[in-house]
Amino acid sequence: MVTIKDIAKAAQVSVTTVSRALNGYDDVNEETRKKIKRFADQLGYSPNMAARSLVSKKTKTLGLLLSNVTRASSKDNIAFEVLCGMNDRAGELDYDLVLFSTTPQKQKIKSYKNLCQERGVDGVIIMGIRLDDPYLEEIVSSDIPCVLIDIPLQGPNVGYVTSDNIKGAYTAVNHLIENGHSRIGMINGHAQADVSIQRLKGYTDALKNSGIPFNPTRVLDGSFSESGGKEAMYRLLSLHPDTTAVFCSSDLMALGAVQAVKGLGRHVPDDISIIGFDNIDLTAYTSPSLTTVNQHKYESGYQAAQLLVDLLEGRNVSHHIVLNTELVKRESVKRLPL
Amino acid sequence: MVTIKDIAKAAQVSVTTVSRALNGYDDVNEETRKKIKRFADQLGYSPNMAARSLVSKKTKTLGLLLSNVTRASSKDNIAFEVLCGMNDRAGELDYDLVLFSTTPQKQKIKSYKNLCQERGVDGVIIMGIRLDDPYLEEIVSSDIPCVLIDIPLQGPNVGYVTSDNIKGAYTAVNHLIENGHSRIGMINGHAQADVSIQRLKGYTDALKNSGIPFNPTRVLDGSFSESGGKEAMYRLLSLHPDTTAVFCSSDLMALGAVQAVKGLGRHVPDDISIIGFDNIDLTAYTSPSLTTVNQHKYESGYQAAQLLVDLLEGRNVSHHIVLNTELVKRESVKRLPL
DNA sequence: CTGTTAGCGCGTTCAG
DNA sequence: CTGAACGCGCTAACAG
Repeated sequence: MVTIKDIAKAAQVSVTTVSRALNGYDDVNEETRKKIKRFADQLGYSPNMAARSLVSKKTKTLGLLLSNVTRASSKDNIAFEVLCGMNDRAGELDYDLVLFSTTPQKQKIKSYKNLCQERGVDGVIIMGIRLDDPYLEEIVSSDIPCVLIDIPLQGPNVGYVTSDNIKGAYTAVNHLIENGHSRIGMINGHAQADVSIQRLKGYTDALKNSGIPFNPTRVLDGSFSESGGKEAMYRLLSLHPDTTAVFCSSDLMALGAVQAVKGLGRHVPDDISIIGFDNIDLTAYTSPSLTTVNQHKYESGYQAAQLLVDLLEGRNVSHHIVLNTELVKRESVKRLPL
Repeated sequence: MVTIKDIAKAAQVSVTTVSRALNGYDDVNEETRKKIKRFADQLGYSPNMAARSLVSKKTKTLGLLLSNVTRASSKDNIAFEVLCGMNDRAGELDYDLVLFSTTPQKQKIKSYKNLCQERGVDGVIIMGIRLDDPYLEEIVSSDIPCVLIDIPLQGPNVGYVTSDNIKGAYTAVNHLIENGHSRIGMINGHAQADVSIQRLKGYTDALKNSGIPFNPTRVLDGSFSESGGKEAMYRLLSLHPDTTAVFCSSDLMALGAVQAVKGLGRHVPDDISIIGFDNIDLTAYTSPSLTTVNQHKYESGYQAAQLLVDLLEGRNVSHHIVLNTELVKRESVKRLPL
């Protein structure tokens, strides 16, 4: 390994001069800088981040804490798209991303703060965490800059990126209403997800706006999974056989719901209209293809990385970013005949 | 930040003792160790990796270099599944993963070796890189331990993980032959992918084994993309209108091929049988659902992480791992009537 | 414009 | 069993 010391020796200057020359300080003769740079190249020098961060207290790395990077989450590759966005922006801003692999077991041993400190990340992006996760309170109270995805927390060092879930859900449900539906069920995720809370509000708002009474028993949780959605749909239809349309809080659950309908020998959208949320790639390929609400997954990762770096570098920006959603009309919704 | 110095002060011992106590050396009194550990916990101590790796030359981090973590690669979320496997295994082995975001532009500036040295990763996993990538030769000549995915290179510090592509392709093509097909086309990826070379061999082997002459003009490249597959299919069918079945080197290309068939007003599998490779999630949901060759994506990531750590820790293991593949029969292949 | 000195937090000799 | 001293590679005062 070649160090600045080696360069100093070769260039016949002190290590300090080398350091300053390479870091673009202006109090160094252009001649010597040239010389030093030449030697650095020649020797194949690359700075040692460990040493640098030991003194500068900065590592130029962002931690990524996602609780659901597991085998299970592959179909819904939302996390991946978000990751791509983050990775791209982080790269552009000259930061690297380190993945924290945390399991619930490990969480018990190691505190969030310890995790970050050990790895010496400058800040953290957190995704896929539940509202009741024990880490959450540590995060806000800690002084480590942090950006949350889909969890609305703010603080001097905390920001978040999310989609406009209320409006998205509202638009979706309203689309059903406009198509003549009024007995509309909802399959939500679970109580410990902010998006579930938001999307439920969009659902009730849309009903209210059209004068349709809100019946809580028409709303079931499907825990964001395909099988959960399927099961919820069975329950929903046995509880409310008059249901003509269902809004699902995720595409995966919507897919499960479609399966349930098929399992009952009925048909989407002829018998039941279904609308999802997320616009995952799958939805365009299923039959019927799924009407859904598009979320800008890549963009949210991109913005999260940007926001975190803004926080890190002390820029005065808004600590919360809300991304638009759009209704994507496909085949799973049908106008109800009068 | 609390350091061993603080603990030393609190526990009334020297930093050396603290260091040894915390690192499990046996030449320290159990009493004092207890005391030191208590103080460490109490003060919320966490070791500083930068300082530690500065002296130990180890970072307990694995670099991950993937050239296609971009917006485009989301449908085929193979990379993501592999990533999950790596992340899981790395976590179990107490290593962290850092993502190198490399763009072709950056590659020109920074050499592979520099990239790794700067980040001070102990080793690297490389995926999605082309055979003609300039980094490749640097990698083998470098002394940084490295595991490649789907590129068969070996060396004292280099290993690889791949699937049994020849057998996979052979099985697929043989399946077509067993279903009465003999005029079988192939849509391959591109010349700079080892899997393309392997899968082509599986294709020709299968033909040869059944006494079917190999016609190179029946093999076209689709560059592993959906649109590329579509285009290749159009060309293939205009070049060889007698084609009754096509083996595709990736599911994405197969999906594109299906679209091309539909675009010609024809039908899969009635008019043309199609078989893919990878078994991506999409394939189960399309209509017709796609017959394909399953690859163990998660497993390959898992094994790659394991192999790299084995390399790192000097274990004497085989430097190449070949994973099985299996034919997954679905709806896109039909027996040819006599 | 440049060099000397000090110290970041930790592991590791070598003496007690 | 424990401590003092050194150095990893680098940046940051402080002097010249």
